[in-house]
Amino acid sequence: MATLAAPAKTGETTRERIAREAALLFQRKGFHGTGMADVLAAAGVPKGSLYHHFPNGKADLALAAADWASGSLLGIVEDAFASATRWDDGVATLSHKLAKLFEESGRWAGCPITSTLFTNEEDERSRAATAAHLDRWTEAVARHAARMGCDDPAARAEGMWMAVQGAWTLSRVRRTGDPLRRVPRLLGLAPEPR
Amino acid sequence: MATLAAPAKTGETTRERIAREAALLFQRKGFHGTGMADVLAAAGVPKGSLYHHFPNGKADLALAAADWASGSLLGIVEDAFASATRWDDGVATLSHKLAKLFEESGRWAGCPITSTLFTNEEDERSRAATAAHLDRWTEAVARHAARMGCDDPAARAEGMWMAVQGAWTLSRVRRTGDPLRRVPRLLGLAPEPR
DNA sequence: TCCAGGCTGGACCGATCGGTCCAGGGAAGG
DNA sequence: CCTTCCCTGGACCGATCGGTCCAGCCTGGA
Repeated sequence: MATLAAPAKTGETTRERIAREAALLFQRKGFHGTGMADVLAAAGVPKGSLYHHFPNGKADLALAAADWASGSLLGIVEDAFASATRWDDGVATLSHKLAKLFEESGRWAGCPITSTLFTNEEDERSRAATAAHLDRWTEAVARHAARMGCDDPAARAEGMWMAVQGAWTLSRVRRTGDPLRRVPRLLGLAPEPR
Repeated sequence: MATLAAPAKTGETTRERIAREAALLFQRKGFHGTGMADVLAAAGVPKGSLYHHFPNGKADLALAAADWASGSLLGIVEDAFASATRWDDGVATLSHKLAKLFEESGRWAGCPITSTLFTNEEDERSRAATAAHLDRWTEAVARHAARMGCDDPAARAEGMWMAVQGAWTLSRVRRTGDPLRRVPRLLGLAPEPR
């Protein structure tokens, strides 16, 4: 292969690069707000290449982008909770981490998968994918909650994500990461990691 | 005037009807996902008419639609809190009301103004409008919180909206109003209105 | 009665949308 | 060295996008 624009930079395939760039664009501008031309330009790839890797076009691309973004977020979650020994610490660490990322990325990017898949109106396929990703995150957090001896870890995890989703929305509206940092307080937890 | 398609039904002006229909469409399909043709069809109005009332086209329309939706939601909020004598009751009543509305409207419609204005990427005008609407709702709720003797009513109101926004998102993902009904529990309040 | 102007109806426009198609480049395998 | 095939590059397409323009209707005021 070997094209221009850093394809084999880290062994990253063209397909991965397209998915990643698409994910970042969808997150910023939404699904309908992002044109294929935007993705092409960001990934530095011609049309034929994109449609080779994603034969069903934009719909495929949305799912792949959501996959990428979901995995990325899952990594952040695991990072935050891995070193935590108490539930409060895990939630606080994650909240602050998300707030920081939000601010570093221009204080506009929302939840990666709701941004990507939700503007895609009543398409059941992408809605189901969204639910699956959210379940994965919830399970991951619930596992940590259980490890730390929380009662009803599933409910804890679900509640945390509800708060995070709300905070993400408010953070975008206010253009500040503060609502995300207020997640622990909303849940009645210690606001800072110990 | 007098056109077809229920213009003077309730003394409603053409402009109002367009704004309302646009609001409902934006809420369901997002800003970029809704075409002017959709709005035209829903409102039963020709192009010339729409552009007479909204000279700046879609951008104007988004702001007007958000106004309409914001006022509508504010009415729901006032309704829910008007008869409440305790904070818990107000929040529970509102949560259940929103859950019911969500389910009745096809379990898809999210927050009316974030749906409308957020897909509109980094446009500062609409972001500011979103913030203003949210402030209005927060103030209204804070007023009730103060009336009921809550400490720090502003923080209470802000927290409630954070939870509601998160619940709205989760309700859409799961296609059930349950997350909205779980808002009081998330906030550590009585889950049912007394 | 007639005039003026707000509003409607719809033809029309260029730009951009997502998507198709195929010629050819280039590495891998024989 | 030659064949094979995956992938690239980009020309091209019809549909749809948001938006413009203007003729004419209808109403309220003089």
